[in-house]
Amino acid sequence: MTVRVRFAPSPTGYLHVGGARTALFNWLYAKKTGGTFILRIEDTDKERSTETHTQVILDGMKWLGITYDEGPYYQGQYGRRHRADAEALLAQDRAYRCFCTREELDAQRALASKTGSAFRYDGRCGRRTQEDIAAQLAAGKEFSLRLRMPEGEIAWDDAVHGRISFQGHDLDDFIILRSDGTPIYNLAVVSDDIDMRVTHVIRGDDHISNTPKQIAIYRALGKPEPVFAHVPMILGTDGKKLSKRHGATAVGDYQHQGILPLAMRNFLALLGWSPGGDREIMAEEEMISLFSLEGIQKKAAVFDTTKLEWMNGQYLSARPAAELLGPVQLHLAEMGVRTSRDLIPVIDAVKARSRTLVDIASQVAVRVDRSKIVRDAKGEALAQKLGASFATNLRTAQAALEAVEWNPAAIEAALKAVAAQTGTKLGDLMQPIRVALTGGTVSEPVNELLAVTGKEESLARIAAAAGA
RNA sequence: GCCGCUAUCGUCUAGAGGCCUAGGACACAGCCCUCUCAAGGCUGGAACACGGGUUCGAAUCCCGUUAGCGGUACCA
Repeated sequence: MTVRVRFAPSPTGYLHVGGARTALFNWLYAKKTGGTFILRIEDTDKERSTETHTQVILDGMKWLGITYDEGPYYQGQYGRRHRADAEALLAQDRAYRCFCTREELDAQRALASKTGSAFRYDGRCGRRTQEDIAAQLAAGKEFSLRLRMPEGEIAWDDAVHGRISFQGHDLDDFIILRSDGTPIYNLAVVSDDIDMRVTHVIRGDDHISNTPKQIAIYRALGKPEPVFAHVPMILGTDGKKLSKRHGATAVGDYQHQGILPLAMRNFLALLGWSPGGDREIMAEEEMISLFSLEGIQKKAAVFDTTKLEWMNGQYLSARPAAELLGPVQLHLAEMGVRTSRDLIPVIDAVKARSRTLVDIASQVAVRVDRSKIVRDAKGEALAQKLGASFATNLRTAQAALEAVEWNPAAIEAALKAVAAQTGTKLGDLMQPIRVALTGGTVSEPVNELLAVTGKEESLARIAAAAGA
């Protein structure tokens, strides 16, 4: 049997990191098993679903490199099949017409909460006689369809949790088809998963309590159930479900913050899954070959942005500058930096000490655009501390640099020589140059900084700082 | 309330009865390297929620308690 999995987001919001990870696990499993990964947009909630959100989800998946083999299917287009399935259930008396109005239901619910007991629909409409039903119909009363929930145990062997068991009598006869003929989520999902021949349902933990209901539908329909794998939730740093107030939760936010898709994907894979042992930074092929449902954690995981940024820094250092050029240019454009210079060497000089593309862009900006130099607190403090020697040392350096061949090795030799000759501490010579060129006290080695900035520009910046 | 799920350093996790005086990573502290900052190397502090069993032996199995989370809609 070939594996068929699906990711089924509803386009009622952005692509959340939790959703992205669910998609990733499905994708990984499909790749691992040579199966098919289906994308299905669950847009049955017409009120809240938008095309914009659909597009954002598609873009997010594309950015992360999570490709699908089938779809996107739009659930809203299968209303006829959903209804047919519900009516088949009605015909076999596995479902029945419920004539209760919302008001009646609300009243029952209110009563239940007053007495402190759990509300479960009491199944009163399931006990109506044929005559009664005919009379209701003749009176033109609206009805929804409810599934007859069987008594007894409903259990399954969850691929991540092991055996999970519910009792039929704890569940009620839930609605599968609204009075307007549209399906309720649990019916639509089962109907679609059967139709699309889905073999493994890999989804969030929050669906565990839907699963027995869905299994009841599979059984009523006489269809075999797929394998279920419920992956744990992703939490914020306070241990609560990840939400807006924790800051960035949409994958688009991280793209904007300068996170690399490969780093994001690697990080997400490790949230709730472990290949065992000490593997952390993994190439795609490795991730796929190591992936297994059994390796998925049962416990919810906290989303730790700091570690994401560390990992991003690792990826930034490892990727060739040419690959970073495009995204860096995007960020530069946002910062209003335009330059005709070849940025590859600049990016190379700077990427090792960056954690995000935004970091790289701002460092590049200072190196190519003099107007971006703003002396920061530490740069200012250094100038204060050195007093007159700040300018003196700069002039010394400038003089030594005038005649030097402009490459890192020659520059370094010249600077070290002049420091030795004049008895200046190397740091007292180098740091003012750094401040002159970047405004701050942090950068790549000064010789490389000078090389990458260019002779003419470097000397101009030094002169300006020495004169100031 | 009821139903379900979960429980190893602050965080992500390794661990599938003896290999564990519990390993790695992020973060933190210190040292080394060094023109600064990263990176890298070394070192350090830091966890098996609690209580009962089972067993010669339990982080690992069972039961209970506690806590957290999820669900409890004619939402998905």
